[in-house]
Amino acid sequence: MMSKDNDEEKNNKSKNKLRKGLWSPEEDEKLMRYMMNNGQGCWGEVAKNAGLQRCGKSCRLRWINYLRPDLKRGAFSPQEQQLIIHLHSLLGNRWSQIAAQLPGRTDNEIKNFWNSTIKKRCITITSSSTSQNTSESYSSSWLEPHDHNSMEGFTMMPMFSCSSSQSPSIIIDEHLPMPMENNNMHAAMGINNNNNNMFVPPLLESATTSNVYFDNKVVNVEEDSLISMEDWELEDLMMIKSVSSPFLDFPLS
DNA sequence: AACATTGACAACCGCCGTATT
DNA sequence: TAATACGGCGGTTGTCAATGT
Repeated sequence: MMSKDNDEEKNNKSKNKLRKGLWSPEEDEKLMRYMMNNGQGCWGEVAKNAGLQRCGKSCRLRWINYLRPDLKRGAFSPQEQQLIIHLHSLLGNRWSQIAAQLPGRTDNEIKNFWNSTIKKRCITITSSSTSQNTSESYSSSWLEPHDHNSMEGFTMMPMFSCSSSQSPSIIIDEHLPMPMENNNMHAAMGINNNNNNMFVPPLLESATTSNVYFDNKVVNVEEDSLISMEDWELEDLMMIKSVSSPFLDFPLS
């Protein structure tokens, strides 16, 4: 049997308990008003001072992903989609860095878009590619427009070769190393400066190999020809973009 | 009409790096 | 130097509407 005091205590506890789940319009209003009046500060204080029963982290996420006034709304434009695909091929799952190149877009938004749309599209394309040509296997890491055989204006560009051509699905490890010739990034990214065309960097016949995930299988690639993405500066990558992505007909911010 | 499935989006969780004490 | 708090990030899960059966 619970006493009245105990009931009250329980009530208070639940009142003090931080809310979770979807934000109500009232909460949005509170956070928005507070941020407009006070600007960004310690998120723990924001939550408290705005009168929200939310943790600071939750407030931060809500502001960054939804309430921020400079957010762009609506579907990704074809240009944005191409840029996302391109940047992902360079940066992997570094969504915040990708988002930094797309004004008004959030890392969460891009991540969701990638996981729900592009990834599936890539797998579909890869699947149809492999079923048509069993001598080649494609990675999901590159799409290029202007191909008449492509799906929705995209077609796969091979980045890695693989001995297995049985299964269509590909898993890209975030630490997936890119084929490299020492630090020659242009060569590694398949950039041919003579004609701006992409080409497939060949895997060397080397004894030293490293493991790469492909269709849930481990595939060996040559370590000598690899460099960690961590060694790359974004500026370098964006410099590559200007060479390797002639299809981007808009400037990066 | 009812239920199941799918897709898109929102939000949480856990980990990590950094600053502060 | 260790402990703590905080912000940021990527992975994952939850929610809900649209669509299919």
